[in-house]
Amino acid sequence: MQGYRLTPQRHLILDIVRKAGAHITPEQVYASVYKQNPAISRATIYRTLDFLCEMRLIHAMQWGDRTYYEIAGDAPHHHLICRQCNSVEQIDHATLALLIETIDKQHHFSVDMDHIALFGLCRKCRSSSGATKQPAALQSN
Amino acid sequence: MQGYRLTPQRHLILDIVRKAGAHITPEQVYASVYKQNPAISRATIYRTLDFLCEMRLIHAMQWGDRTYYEIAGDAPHHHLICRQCNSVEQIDHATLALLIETIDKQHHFSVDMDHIALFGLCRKCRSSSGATKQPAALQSN
DNA sequence: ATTACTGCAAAGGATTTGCATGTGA
DNA sequence: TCACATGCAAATCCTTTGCAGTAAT
Repeated sequence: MQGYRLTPQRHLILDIVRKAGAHITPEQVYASVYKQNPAISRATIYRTLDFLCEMRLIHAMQWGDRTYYEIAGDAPHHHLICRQCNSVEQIDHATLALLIETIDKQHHFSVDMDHIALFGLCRKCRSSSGATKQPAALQSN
Repeated sequence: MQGYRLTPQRHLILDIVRKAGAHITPEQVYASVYKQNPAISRATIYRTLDFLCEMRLIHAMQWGDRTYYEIAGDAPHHHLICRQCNSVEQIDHATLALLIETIDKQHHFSVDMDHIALFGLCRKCRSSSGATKQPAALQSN
């Protein structure tokens, strides 16, 4: 083993994940890649996404049964995702830090808080909600 | 439409999920079902699991990219799952309620707290950890 | 020159679906 | 009875892999 290589494919894929405002799926990455270079295969997308995760250049997270990626390196933050309108709100680390501490004290358990997504109802949907009881999920990587 | 039917398959599957101490996957359910009645198909497992979720008799949750089920109706509780030794600890609703309230006040966002799993390191693994940087996840339904 | 990386196509595993048959209410 | 459920097999969907060819360093 000599080291990792910076190929155009990796360059392009990293760029796409970076530019994606929100979280992006492998398939969405592929669609973007395809426009610029149809020769790049899905296998490369998946392998590169894995690779970039290992390199810690991007983060992976599971929502429901899909994997989403986003560029790494931002200040630690988490998400509040509305299960009704799918809006995404950011929430700073400090707020959740309280929870971490509490659990640490009570259970001597240190929660991984790299990146968490909390599902629920946002302000708007809360008032106009028909109370559709649906999944709340939280994932991270 | 006349109403739903209580078939032996549904009976059996519900029973298996109930008796499973921890969370159980469709495949595990199938294995259990198979022992008692090899004629029951996987399709039925999946369809019944979905059905039981809609009936709110069981809960579904995603861990990583797998779906787990558990019997519903217990007092609301959540889980602390060690990513090292896979031990599962229960955590009561009250602890997380604090977080809900905080987020409610700060963001006017009501988090779904039906059932949440927090990943991290348990007491034991914390001390003896080689700090394997790995996924933290939280899921619910 | 190495040997990591890629593309292709095929394999994989989990879950879903169409359709004819079976069965609970 | 007869609409809902089931079994079977094929189909999908997302993701991974083997292998031979390609290219970064």
